Amino acid sequence: MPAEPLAGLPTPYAEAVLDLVARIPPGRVMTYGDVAAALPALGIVGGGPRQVGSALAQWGGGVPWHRVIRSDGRPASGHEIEALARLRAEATPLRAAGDRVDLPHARWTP
DNA sequence: GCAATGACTGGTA
DNA sequence: TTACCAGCCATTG
Repeated sequence: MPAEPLAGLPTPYAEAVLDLVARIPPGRVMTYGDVAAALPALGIVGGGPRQVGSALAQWGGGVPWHRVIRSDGRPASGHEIEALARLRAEATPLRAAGDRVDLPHARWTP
C-alpha cells in the first residue's frame, strides 16, 4: 500500500530524515538543525535545516513530525497548535508558558 | 540550465 | 521577550 500520499518518490535525503524522525522517542524532540546535523553520521551528506522542513512538509505524514521543532522551541509554522497538543499528550517537557518546548530538557540525540 | 521557493538559523535591534 | 534581516542549500517549475 502506498505510504506516501503525495509526490512519487522521496529524495534520499528525505528518506533519511523520515527514518531518523521515526526513531525519536515519545516525550523527546529534535530541532530541524539537530536532524540535519545527525544525518551525516548516518551516512547521508548535504542539505540543512530547510531541507529537513521540506522533507517533513511533503512526506512527514507517516512520522511523528511534531517531535521536530525549531531552534527556539516552537513547533512548525502552520501546525503549532496541533503539534503542541500532541507533545503535551506525550508528556514532553514544556516551558512554564506552555507555548514552547523546554529544549534543554526535551532535546534528544541518537 | 536558470530562477524561485521554503514546516530554518543566528545575529542584531 | 518579540521582530527584522541576511545567509543557507536541495528541490521544484
